[in-house]
Amino acid sequence: MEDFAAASGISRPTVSKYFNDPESVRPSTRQKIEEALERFAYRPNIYAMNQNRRATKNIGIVVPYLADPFFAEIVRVIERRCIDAGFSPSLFSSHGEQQREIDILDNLRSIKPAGVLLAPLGRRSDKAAIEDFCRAVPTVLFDSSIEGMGEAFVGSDNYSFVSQTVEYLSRTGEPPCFFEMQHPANPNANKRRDAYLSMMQRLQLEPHVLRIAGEGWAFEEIGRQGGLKLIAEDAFPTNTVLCSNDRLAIGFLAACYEKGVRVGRTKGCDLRVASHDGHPFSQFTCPALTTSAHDYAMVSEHVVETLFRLIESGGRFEKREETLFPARLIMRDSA
Amino acid sequence: MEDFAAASGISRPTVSKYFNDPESVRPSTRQKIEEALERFAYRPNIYAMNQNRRATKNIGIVVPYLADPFFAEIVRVIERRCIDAGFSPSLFSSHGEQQREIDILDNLRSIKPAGVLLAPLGRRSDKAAIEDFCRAVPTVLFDSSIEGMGEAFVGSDNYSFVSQTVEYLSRTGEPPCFFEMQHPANPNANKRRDAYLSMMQRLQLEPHVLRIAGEGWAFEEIGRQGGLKLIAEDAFPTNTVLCSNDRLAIGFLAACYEKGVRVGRTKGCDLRVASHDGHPFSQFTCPALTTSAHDYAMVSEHVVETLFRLIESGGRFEKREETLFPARLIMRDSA
DNA sequence: CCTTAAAATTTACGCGCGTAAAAAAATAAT
DNA sequence: ATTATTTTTTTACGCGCGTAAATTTTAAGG
Repeated sequence: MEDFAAASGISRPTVSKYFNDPESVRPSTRQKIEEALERFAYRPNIYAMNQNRRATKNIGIVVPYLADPFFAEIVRVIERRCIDAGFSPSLFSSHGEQQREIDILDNLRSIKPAGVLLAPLGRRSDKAAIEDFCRAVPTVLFDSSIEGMGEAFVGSDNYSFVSQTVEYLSRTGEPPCFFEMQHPANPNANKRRDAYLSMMQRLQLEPHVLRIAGEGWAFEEIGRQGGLKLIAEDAFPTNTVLCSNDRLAIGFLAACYEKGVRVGRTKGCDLRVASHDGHPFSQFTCPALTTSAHDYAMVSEHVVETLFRLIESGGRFEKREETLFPARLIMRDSA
Repeated sequence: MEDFAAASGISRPTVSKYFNDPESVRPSTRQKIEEALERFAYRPNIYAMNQNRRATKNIGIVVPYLADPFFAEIVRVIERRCIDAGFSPSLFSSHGEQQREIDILDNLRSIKPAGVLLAPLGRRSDKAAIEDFCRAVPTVLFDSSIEGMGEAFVGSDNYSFVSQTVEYLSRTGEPPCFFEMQHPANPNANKRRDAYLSMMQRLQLEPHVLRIAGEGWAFEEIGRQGGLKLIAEDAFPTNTVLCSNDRLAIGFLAACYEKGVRVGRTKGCDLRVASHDGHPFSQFTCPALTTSAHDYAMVSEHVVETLFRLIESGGRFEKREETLFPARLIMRDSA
């Protein structure tokens, strides 16, 4: 910057000021800098910039598993909004591992982020580490909430997801049984099962939960294996299966197809299958998946809006905010 | 670090040395530091660390589109290997936009990465900007190559992909027609079409290329729309369709299912469909997709191996390396 | 016990920038 | 032209750490 300032005939502090806000210098000065900029292609070092700043423009985004299209999609939208607002988002995936999540949060501290958007692992998170982090850095949680942590939580209302699918399915055919993993990685899974149970009770229907083995993040394969097993055992109490999430459902549908189980809501079909999430691929399954979808746009919009508001408020809210968005039922051919 | 060093009764430079390599200090010293570490939970600032280092441990990973499960998966593996090797990977997605790619490369310079793994946008990349970057930072390209740029390229051999599928399909049934987007974002698409044409010529078969409209990264939807159109027009010269990539195929299969076109290689089927990439979801389509798959493990292994070797060689190879891995044909039910 | 080599410490400087305070220069208002 | 105001420059320091050189301490070997 020293050299560049000399080359443009302006003092370094003024150049520094220019990079913080080009409008804060006199037009003639600005012009001189921008001319030099074209000749020398100098760029300030963003990490050195942030080293000594009161408020950086860094935003950390942390998700549990980036190879999941659900997170990939929501991150894509969030990242774009941050960039448009003049922030520099940094993206991290915990890869489903506790230690990795801890390391990421540790590293995030050193880039002094203005704020962090964190989708925690959930059950596997080190609660103490996250609590510690949230105290030090303005943080908005999303996707899955951890009781009392972060200044705000933005997510989808699991009850809304399940109530819509259960209501719809039981109104238009046999009541659904609930298909889920035995050890779900994500707390949302538990909320969905509970919602299913309470919803069935309200409708005075008998609940059936089909729990399949499997751990980790290979949900499709777990759903497929579970589906094959259930089909082999003919273990369906009703002809309607409600999957905890779309990735399980994708695997389950594959199993049905393999075994010749016809899925759909038309005559001649053996099974209706529905699910939750509005996964980007759910419209390309065979048949297209009836699902209760996240409002991606609203959630991501509100996540960043909340974070920006948090940053402007100096990093603290008086009271922890919790915003849940209702799901939207997308009726397709599978149920 | 000053305070922490004082608290642990060790000098700051020695503490600094410890963090660079815990084994480089005397065991008794190491123990003292680690005891203090537990009491104070101090972490060095990684960006300040890298500020003044000869060689940082940063690695930049840049992909064109992270919401594509193909990239998400390969990045997942690459990231893990980098971490295991003691590096700090930073992940960036160009979102399919030229300006974003340029900005990312600009920012990457300031973290002084030891090396960068870059999957360029391809056709949309600003060649000059990338060339400039590669001259300044040790870079290994992957996925799609740009003539002469970077110290090395690691990818899959598109000819190998297509020759295997074409050979297999024409040996076991009617010769394939080739299904692709009119304006592919990725240069691999062009290579695949060329490979198809040359392969058909070699086999003395008449080639047919079905080109569908569409631009951008929503390949599934493009494939679906294209499929619906082709089905409506009954525009298939043969009963065998070879898609340029799996995401197109996923959309195409959805269209077939919607329209009651039976896909598979058994009697009673209308169409055989095969494709290329070995997309993580290709085994969950209905029917499961026959595809010529990237050797993900080999490619990602070799990408990082090449980069590590490049870093050890001081950032330059005598001669640009180019490694192409052959594809592996995965025969499933769709063809 | 002394010698030697290894490890640790002290001292000092630099990375690339932000920022505050005071002085100087340029512009605007009278 | 003079004064008031804004902008820029100068000067100086700090961020959190790496690193080199010289010095001192420690452990190992005879």
